[in-house]
Amino acid sequence: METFVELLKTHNLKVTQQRLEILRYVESHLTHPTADEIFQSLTKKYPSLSKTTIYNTLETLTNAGIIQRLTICPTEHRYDFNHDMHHHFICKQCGKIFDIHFTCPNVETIEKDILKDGHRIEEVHGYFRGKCKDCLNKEGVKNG
Amino acid sequence: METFVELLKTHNLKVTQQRLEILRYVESHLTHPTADEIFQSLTKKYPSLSKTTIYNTLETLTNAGIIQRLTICPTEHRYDFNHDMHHHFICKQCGKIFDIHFTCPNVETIEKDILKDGHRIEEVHGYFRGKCKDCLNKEGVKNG
DNA sequence: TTTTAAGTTGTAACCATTACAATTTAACAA
DNA sequence: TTGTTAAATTGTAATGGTTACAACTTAAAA
Ligand SMILES: [Mn+2]
Ligand SMILES: [Mn+2]
Ligand SMILES: [Zn+2]
Ligand SMILES: [Zn+2]
Repeated sequence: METFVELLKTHNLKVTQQRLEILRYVESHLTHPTADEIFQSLTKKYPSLSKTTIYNTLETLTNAGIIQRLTICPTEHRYDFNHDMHHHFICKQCGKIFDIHFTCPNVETIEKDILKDGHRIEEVHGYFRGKCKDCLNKEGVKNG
Repeated sequence: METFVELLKTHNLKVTQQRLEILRYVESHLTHPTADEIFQSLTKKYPSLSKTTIYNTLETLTNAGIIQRLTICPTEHRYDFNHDMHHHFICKQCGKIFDIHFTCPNVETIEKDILKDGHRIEEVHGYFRGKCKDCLNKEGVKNG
């Protein structure tokens, strides 16, 4: 049985074509896509697919912990099939998001600090903003 | 001369009553307020103040590096007079944001990693999501 | 005091997201 | 296989934070 079918069943979610397609898309596109990007791509193959379904499904998958919602862009949500703790780099110019393959060894220390305050941590997010390699290179060409 | 007057002049920004009021508000409210919260408060004393001015001013102050924009809430921007690098804890239930007084000693290590990739870092953001002390207590009362 | 570039204001538009009601369907049981 | 039903999907309308824009006002330099 397809992995995603099992994955949905494991989480007591009904298996639908729409959910499978969205899962496949998010898993195979490591660009942290937006709901609209997913929609624009899938609507070609599945013209009846509704954007509301994209939103509903992303919400459902996020709540199930299957995917991760990134709230780090100013105007839109982005989604990540990789829900392990990892950091991101966002380019202020082109908006692209890169994974930072670095596991912060201080998370535990910070978490202890926060727990001392009495709060309960459920998610850890870290990101950096700046100008990406590609944009810096393009600029370099422009400016000599 | 008032500190904020000097601050604006230092950044070659015209000194206006609106900017001073917004600066005073953000400096004295450590709650990471939204544009609307600032507007709702100031409009009482200054009924002619426009919400557009709030947005314009927050943008200007952010670009000048005087305040910090937090892009960590799903539906709105929040602003922080403290633009030093520090982490935040956001309660999923009540939405309150707490400062985490912890300077991550690994930022430099990560930055070196990112620089190796060719990107240029300009901002560092870290935050945690979960349930805050107050909400946990309220829940505790409810559930016995 | 005069000048003007910059800031402020109110209104309209934008756009990602959500609400809602009608329709369809996955999953279960007979 | 068929019938049942709760859940999912769909299209449309509404929401709400934010931005665009043009007229008006003003801080600050000459
Ligand atoms: Mn990622
Ligand atoms: Mn803060
Ligand atoms: Zn870039
Ligand atoms: Zn709370």
